[in-house]
Amino acid sequence: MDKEKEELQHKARHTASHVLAGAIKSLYGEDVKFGIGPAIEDGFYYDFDMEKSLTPEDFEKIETKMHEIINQNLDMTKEVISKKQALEMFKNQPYKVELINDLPEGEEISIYKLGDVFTDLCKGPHVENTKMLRNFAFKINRVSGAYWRGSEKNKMMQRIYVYGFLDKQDLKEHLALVKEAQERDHRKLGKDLGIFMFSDLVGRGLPMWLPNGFIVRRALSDYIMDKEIALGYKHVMTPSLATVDLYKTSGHWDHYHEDMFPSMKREDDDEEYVLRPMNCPHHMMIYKNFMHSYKDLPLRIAEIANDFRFEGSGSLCGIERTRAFTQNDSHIFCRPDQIESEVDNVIKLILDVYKDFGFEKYSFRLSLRDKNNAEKYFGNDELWEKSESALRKILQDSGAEFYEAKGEAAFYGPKIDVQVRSALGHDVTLSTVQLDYQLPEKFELEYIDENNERVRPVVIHRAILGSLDRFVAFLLEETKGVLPLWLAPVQMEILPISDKFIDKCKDVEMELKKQGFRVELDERNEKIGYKIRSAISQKIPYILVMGENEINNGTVSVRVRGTNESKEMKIEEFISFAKFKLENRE
RNA sequence: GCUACUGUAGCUCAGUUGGUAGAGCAACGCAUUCGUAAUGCGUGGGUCGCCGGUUCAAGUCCGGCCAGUAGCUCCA
Repeated sequence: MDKEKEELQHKARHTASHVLAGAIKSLYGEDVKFGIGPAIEDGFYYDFDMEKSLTPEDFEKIETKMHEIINQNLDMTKEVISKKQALEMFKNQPYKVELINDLPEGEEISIYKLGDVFTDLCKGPHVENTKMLRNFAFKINRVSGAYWRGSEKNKMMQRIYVYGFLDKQDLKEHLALVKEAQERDHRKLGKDLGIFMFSDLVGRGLPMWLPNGFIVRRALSDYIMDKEIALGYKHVMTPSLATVDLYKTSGHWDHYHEDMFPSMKREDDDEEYVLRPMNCPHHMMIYKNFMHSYKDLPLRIAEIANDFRFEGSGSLCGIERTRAFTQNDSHIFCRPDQIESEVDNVIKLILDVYKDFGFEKYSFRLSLRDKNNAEKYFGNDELWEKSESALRKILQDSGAEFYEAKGEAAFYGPKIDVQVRSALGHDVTLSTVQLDYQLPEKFELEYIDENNERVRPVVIHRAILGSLDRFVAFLLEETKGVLPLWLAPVQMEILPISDKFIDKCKDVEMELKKQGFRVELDERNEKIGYKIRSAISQKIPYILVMGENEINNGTVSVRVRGTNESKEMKIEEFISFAKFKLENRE
């Protein structure tokens, strides 16, 4: 879309949000309190504070009213007024009054009048007349709660989200896109493919991995551990539990307490324990267990580790966001002069891994602290400045495109996060690299430098697959459940034409198993078309049909996933074909 | 955690104004022995999320809890 059209669309959406507010005002009366109503990526929203709870049944009525307003060809007229006038004009609108009072002194206060239907405090811009919205295509998407000014301390208002596009075709395409995204929701695919399940009795947010899911997880952890070993990482294994004192030492107890499961203590014991929310403190202790020379650094400690976080009940989402998850974690202990090359190596590893999986849509985010919220972080300004600019420089030098986000840093240091978008449109972190001068201080980590002096190392926290759980969620959505051969829970399934051939099929099954393939035999007494259909719905890479011909010829008829023709191959030929595909991670 | 909505068989869902549950698919059994996206017939399976209330009678109405969904807040 060209820039001009984009600007026009933005204006149209913004104006349409005023039309929505006007519709709500005329339908639900004068006592509605209005919040804000900006244009967003796929349309616009408006926040209302009103008695009645809006439900989808009200949408049609609201849309009809909006069309009525648009069809009146109303002018959008801008007026500049004084603060005093503004306060008088919006005296019955507490949210507007708050906004007016927060405007910096001297700033121009403008209002927009939508005919005499609705007048709003707004800095624009808008289309000049609702005539220009005649072809504007919109559809109310949903209504949900949203805190006034995004703070949970404030009242929750009702937010109406509307899809809005300049023409009908764009809206239609967008709706199709939304529908398609719902189809590849990992929760649906995970259920259909037998990857994971939840149980109320086990507890919310606690995923249980089914046999198919376990295969995927194991393949992924083998994959990443092999890469790490080749890059000089050392794997360790530490308990999912530790004393509260460990987290008091690390500072997590002060800064992260709210997100942890409550601690536990026995009557007959002095120690208080917690489930760990992260692995850093354990790895710090491993580092501390030995004396280190500058020559031994960097030391890269890695672990496939289970962590537990008490995520808000409303933020849980399948295996994208859970309360028990497995991190592909590592802590790199290095000298200050090694930071750049170590972080750079991590970024290279991330790019390498994403390439292996064919991920293309992701973005690097430089996550910085929010200086206005200093109590959320610890450590001094100087160190923060130093580490933030160090990460920025590394990103710039790497040539990767990135954006900066204030307030996204960890409490102990800035991060480089790799953000992806889930099928549902959630912006989530897949990989992360974090620079940390604080934990070495807290744990008094040391190494001996070339002058025989004790010096603090720097710690780089990093996760490549992030959490295996979230990674699988993203992988399922990206692949639509069509997992590559090396990850497919069932790589091939043998379908006998009739059960006369089952014994022969079992021999072939044994042979393929012996070769290390994950193969299954469909022994059900069904017609071949039925079994094919069933194997396709399970997204099995190779369907091997065996009947009289194949048995006589020592062959299998191979039907490759995604195609609808089959090819007869000698069994040995198929084995080397499949092995080749496996080696190439196809 | 907050606001709203939802909760019926393994899955997808139907169940009129309250009268004590139904379909398709799946599973299982029998028949069929079949050549690349659904063979036929039959069987089993549900304290309608849980607890309480109203009523002669509750899947249906009311209340509370639990869980799910969407968004907000928070975040790997």
